[in-house]
Amino acid sequence: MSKNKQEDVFEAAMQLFAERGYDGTTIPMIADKAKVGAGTIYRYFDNKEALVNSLFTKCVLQFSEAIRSDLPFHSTIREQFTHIFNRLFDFARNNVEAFLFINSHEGGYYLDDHSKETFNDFLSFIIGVIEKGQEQGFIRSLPSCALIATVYGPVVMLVKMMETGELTYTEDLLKELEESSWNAIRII
Amino acid sequence: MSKNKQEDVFEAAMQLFAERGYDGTTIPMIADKAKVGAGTIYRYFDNKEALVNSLFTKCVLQFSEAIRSDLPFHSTIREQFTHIFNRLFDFARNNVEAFLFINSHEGGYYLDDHSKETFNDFLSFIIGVIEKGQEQGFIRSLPSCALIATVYGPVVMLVKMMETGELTYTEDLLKELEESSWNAIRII
Amino acid sequence: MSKNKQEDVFEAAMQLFAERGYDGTTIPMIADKAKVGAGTIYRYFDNKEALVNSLFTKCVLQFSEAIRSDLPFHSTIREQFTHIFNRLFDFARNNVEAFLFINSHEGGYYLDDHSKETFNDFLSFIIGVIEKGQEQGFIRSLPSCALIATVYGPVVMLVKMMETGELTYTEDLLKELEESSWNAIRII
Amino acid sequence: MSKNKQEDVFEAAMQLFAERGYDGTTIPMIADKAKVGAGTIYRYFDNKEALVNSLFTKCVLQFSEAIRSDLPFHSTIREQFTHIFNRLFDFARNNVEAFLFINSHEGGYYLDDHSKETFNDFLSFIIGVIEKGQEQGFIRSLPSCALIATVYGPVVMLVKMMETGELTYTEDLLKELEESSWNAIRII
DNA sequence: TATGAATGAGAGTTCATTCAT
DNA sequence: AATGAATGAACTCTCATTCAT
Repeated sequence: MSKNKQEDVFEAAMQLFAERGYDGTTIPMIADKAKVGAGTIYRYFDNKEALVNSLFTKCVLQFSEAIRSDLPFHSTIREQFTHIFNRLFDFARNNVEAFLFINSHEGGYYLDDHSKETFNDFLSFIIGVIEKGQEQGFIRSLPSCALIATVYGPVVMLVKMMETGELTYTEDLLKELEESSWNAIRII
Repeated sequence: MSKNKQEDVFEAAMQLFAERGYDGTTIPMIADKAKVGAGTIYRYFDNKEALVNSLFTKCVLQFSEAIRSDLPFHSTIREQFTHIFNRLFDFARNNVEAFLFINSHEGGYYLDDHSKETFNDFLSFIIGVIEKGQEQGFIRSLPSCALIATVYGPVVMLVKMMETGELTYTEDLLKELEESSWNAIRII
Repeated sequence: MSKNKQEDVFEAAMQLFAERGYDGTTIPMIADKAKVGAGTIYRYFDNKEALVNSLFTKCVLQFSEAIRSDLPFHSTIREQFTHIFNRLFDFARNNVEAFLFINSHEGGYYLDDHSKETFNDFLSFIIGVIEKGQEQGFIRSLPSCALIATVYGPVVMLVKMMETGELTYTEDLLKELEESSWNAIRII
Repeated sequence: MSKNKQEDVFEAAMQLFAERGYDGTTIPMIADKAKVGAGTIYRYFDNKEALVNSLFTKCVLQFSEAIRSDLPFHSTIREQFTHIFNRLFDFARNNVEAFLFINSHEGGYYLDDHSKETFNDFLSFIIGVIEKGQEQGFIRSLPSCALIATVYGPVVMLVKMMETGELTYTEDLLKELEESSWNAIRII
């Protein structure tokens, strides 16, 4: 019984959207899970689409914040990569549903411009780091979105696998994966 | 006016499912796109769920066939990797919708046992190749599903990017990506 | 594999209508049972409604014929009653489906004027016999339709019971029932 | 604008089912007649089948209650018969739709076990009375279901006739019919 | 003549949304 | 502010009917 019903709705919606997708999730499902009346959801959100968008933006912002904070701007690219990679996993593991929700809903036809922009803002930051690395001659001269795909693509799949139990997280595994990812994008 | 209406339905359903997801796609949408009556779909499929499953299985089988055929069993692991990686991209580029459909629907709550099994059969083949590479000492000793994620995760994202126009395919790009992927999993 | 498809359709329709009612029976059900194509039914009948009406009329005519033939006009009323009562049961037992079909569809909103008329013609005959009996002072002076209900109502229920196995037919039972029915309408 | 929408739905459904049968009655028809939205029906009943069953059980229980209450257990069988016969007609005339609904839907393929049981419970009571009469030597030694058919069969038809206007109810008519029915089952 | 694939209107049902309480 | 009963548009699916073969 949380004090904040909006937060309960966000939490319930996020879990259901992550598991069943936007269209596979109904307002009654969300209301039940959040333990609020279906009508209550409409006090906080204009409609279902406003809810996903609001939730998406919120999640992306949290995600972005988690990745960007404390980035050691003056360290080497390699150290920055390690930082970001670890943050990525930290966030994904501590916020599995948010992470999966973001990735399964990014590109959805129901996302509005603000949602897309928020997501792109986040990407821009990552791209900035990558391009600095390329300028310094450490990172392969691939299009930056290709580099993002190279690093981020595996993370999405790996987190899903950890969620289903196919893969078990250990610190050693993380270290291996980080090295593997770095090898993928660095100039050898 | 194609001769095979079932094929028309498959094609329309695949495109719509890939774009809007299972629950976001309605039977009338599929019927319209396939230029058949809504009732006609039910001559070929028991219900919407049977349709996704049938389509999913068909796509996975085509995909599997495309990846597995002509694998040079007696070549080096490196050559086998190149072969599979190229086949992956060939298939994904020539069958964008099928590829995206498979990846966005794998794991869906509406998939039946047969669909899951068909998908797992395909994964088993890939895992076999990977493990052979590990035994020979060429590939990192990560869990095989982690290695799949490392190689396959980027491909999914890259193909999406090519589809949206964020990224343009060239043969050079493919070569770079293949090298990058290989670096990610090989022992350096 | 009968020679006459129309007859097959009639037979199948009668059984299904008797069991599931007009609206609970579909054309495909009838076609399947009659072992003909669904389209074939439309060679013989304009539409489903024409089929019930045609079937209803046919059944009522057969029924009527069975009851009316060989009526001993010059015997006593009592003997005429016995004759009719036995014929009623003979028909109902030899044509269970037809008998139940008639009784469950009489009054149906889909029956046209011709069907209703055919049924009323039959009733008129029975009423004629009854009124002669009343004139002769053997039968209670109730409205004739009430007398029909008194005799016919039980027969409908009894035949249903025999069909479900709740009641077993014997000649003795028939004799008892006949006497019972006669007692109900005669002047005591 | 009745207060109880469930009751409105029951009433509308009963009338329509009685007139057009289960399969001939659509949910929109019921909703229109009950002056509720089609969706509202599903707040009260899981589906159409649950609605008929619920309605059937309710009607049978009311019917049963009406017939059984105040039965003069210690009167003669003859008096008990009069009581029941009058109650039967009272109920049928005051609840024409309920009475016709029960009789036209008893035996329907859509009735569930609970509905059947409720109906059989009612029959058991009637059978009990009959058998007591037989033991006392007043009632013919016919199978009890045959006796029920003998008395009940006419009532069903008579009520239908009164509904269509073919027959007009009077107290005298009722007395005549009661005597007629008693003659049918008593030992003469 | 006979068929059954094809159709779309309309069935049963769900669900986003509203609104009286 | 919070609810959930009520709604009807839109969904999935069925079926009477047509028509090319």
